[in-house]
Amino acid sequence: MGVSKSSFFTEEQNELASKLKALAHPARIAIVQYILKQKKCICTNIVEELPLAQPTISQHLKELKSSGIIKGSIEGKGICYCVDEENLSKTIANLQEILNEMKLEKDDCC
Amino acid sequence: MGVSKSSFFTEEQNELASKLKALAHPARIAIVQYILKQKKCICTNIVEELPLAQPTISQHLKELKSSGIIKGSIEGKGICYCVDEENLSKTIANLQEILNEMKLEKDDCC
DNA sequence: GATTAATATCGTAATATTGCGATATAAAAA
DNA sequence: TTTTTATATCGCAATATTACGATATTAATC
Repeated sequence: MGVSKSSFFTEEQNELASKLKALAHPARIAIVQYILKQKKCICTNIVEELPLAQPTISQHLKELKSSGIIKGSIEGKGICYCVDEENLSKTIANLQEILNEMKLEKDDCC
Repeated sequence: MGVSKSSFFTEEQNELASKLKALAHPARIAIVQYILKQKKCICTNIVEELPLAQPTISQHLKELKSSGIIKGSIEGKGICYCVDEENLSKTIANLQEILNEMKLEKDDCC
């Protein structure tokens, strides 16, 4: 159906899946890297950095923003985007927790 | 087009995006959690654990396997799945690196 | 107020994902 | 060797994603 049965999973599982989904595209990873690379987060020129048309990048930015990975505020003529580092850190930590939580008394067989 | 222009991005960006994509679904997160929860990695009964039909779970397992997040070997009648913890750890580390790499002399404006 | 520049939205085409019933396969058990 | 059990694959329908041209919006600049 292309629609995931999110209601059957926990809030945490859905939340983490959604954040990872926002990051799960090379263009969006490149965008996050580019924004972080700028010392200040004045982030015009993303369009010139990537081999994608302006509407496509705008769409990727929207996805990153709506998932909370980045935030943007109006800055004169353009928009200033920053990575929400706290949010991204938390996502990474959540993923790491899954791995850590279960690591005790493992008996590898594969 | 629904097809990402992967050839324009770096190997690292494509690789990370692909791993994150494999994890970016609540059912697949639940599967990884369930496999890790078992002390031994004898992993039948996944079908009974999740509210999804057997072919659907088989498909999710295939995706996790082909991206290297889990590995499976034949174990009698069934199949024994394990999380490839090294691989998963590396994915998390790669994501963390992106965040760390750029953290020096930041000037937050958002 | 018209122009320019930066970004967003709309509409649409191509492709991918999700889910499952039906069916196939493969190994153990009877 | 038939049956049972566990898992995979096929085929399909519904929906989502990716990409972009055309166009709209918004704010600075002239």
